[in-house]
Amino acid sequence: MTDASSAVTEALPEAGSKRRQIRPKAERRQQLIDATIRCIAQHGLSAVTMQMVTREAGLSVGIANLHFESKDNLLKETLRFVAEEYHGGQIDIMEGGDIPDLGERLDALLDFQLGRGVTQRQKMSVWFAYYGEAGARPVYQKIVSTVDRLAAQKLEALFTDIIREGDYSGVDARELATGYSALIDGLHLGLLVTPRELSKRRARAVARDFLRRAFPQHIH
Amino acid sequence: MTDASSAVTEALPEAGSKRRQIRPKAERRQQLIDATIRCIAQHGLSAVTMQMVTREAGLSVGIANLHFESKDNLLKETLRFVAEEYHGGQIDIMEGGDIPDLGERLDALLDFQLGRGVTQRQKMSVWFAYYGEAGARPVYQKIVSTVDRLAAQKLEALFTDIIREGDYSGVDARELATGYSALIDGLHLGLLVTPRELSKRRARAVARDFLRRAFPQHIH
DNA sequence: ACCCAGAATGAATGAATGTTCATTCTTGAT
DNA sequence: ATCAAGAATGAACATTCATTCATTCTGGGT
Repeated sequence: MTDASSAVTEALPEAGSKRRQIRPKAERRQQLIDATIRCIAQHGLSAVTMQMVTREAGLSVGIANLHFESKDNLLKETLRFVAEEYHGGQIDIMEGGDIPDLGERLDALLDFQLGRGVTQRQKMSVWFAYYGEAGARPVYQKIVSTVDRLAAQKLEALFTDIIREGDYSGVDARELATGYSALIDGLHLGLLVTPRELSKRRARAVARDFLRRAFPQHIH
Repeated sequence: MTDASSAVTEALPEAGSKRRQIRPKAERRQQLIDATIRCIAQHGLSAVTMQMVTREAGLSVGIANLHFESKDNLLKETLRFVAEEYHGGQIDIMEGGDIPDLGERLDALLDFQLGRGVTQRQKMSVWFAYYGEAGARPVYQKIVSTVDRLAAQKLEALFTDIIREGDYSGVDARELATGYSALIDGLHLGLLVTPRELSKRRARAVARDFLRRAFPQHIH
């Protein structure tokens, strides 16, 4: 939803100030999660250390184990945050009380999925760093599965509505939703790994093309 | 192309035998790379240690630094192997002297990309483990980019031929190739992270659907 | 002005890991 | 049978990292 780093008034640490600040638990947690995201994006999940994260956050090492009980837990909570932020944003759009027109709602979804907020290297790096470990870590799999399933259901529902409205025949909402989700994931991957070959502009064109082919009356 | 583990006669280590074996350099390298793949799949890239890999290979710790100069290098070479294996297989099919019929060639490609060989958890885990680190490690990005670009060109060429043969209009080969590649990547991701939600059967149906919508005369 | 609950610190600790290298062993050539 | 080249070993070393906890500090309540 809202950008994580804007949640706190504090802003950048005032250069000279070494004065110890006491802040509520929730705020410190978020501060550490934000720092973790930046560290993962810059150094890779396997190179992240507690010292690195706490220094990035401008705090001492001990504090990480005070608010999260362990490094493992900090990483887990960071994944949960990123996953919920992404899927939450999608779901808000798809439920879409704001946007009555279904075609426009589709457009808004695409804008969100391939727009500035989500396709920052930071966010995508974190996303795929965890995917990479998911094969070996059931905890990660579970976190992602949970939010994923909900988003998939909403997308299928939206597609179902569109199919009914457009009277499209020979189209299966579920299958199409699976394909569209996979396509978006694949495009994110391309943007992350081969940004030279795939521009954001082209990624959007590709996704839009997929939707146009499926729902010609709704996307022009 | 051929499965990596079948390259060597040696087979599984004879249970009791502790006798030291001397083998040519190339063979030991492959043995270590295979072990690395298994370790990454089972424990995740960030948990892999040299001791773990060498034990998995049935060898001593020192040997890894004898044949690869460092852990970093072993991981790099492992990525290169997996990347070339996957893209090499694709390219062989797409160049396709074997299969003159373009529709059948497309089918063969899809079979390869979503067939038993590639969609093993082992291979997919490794694949995405590296993608996850790619954001922070230019070396990985370069390895993947290189093989990726070649495969993308071949795919675009194949699509161009199909478009010409089928006289399809309003279709851009390049854009379609980007979309198809992204779709396949996304499906692999789904198979890895949410195998409960996405079966191999359904993944194939989704990919086939994409192709059918684009080239109705070639895929039925 | 004083106090104290608990937030924050960071030096210390112990466990784990990558790398080295002196030594042992194997093999093919002589 | 002998030997040298070099493949293989694994104990030892230095480093790095997560975690702990005795201590310090802060700010709201009285």
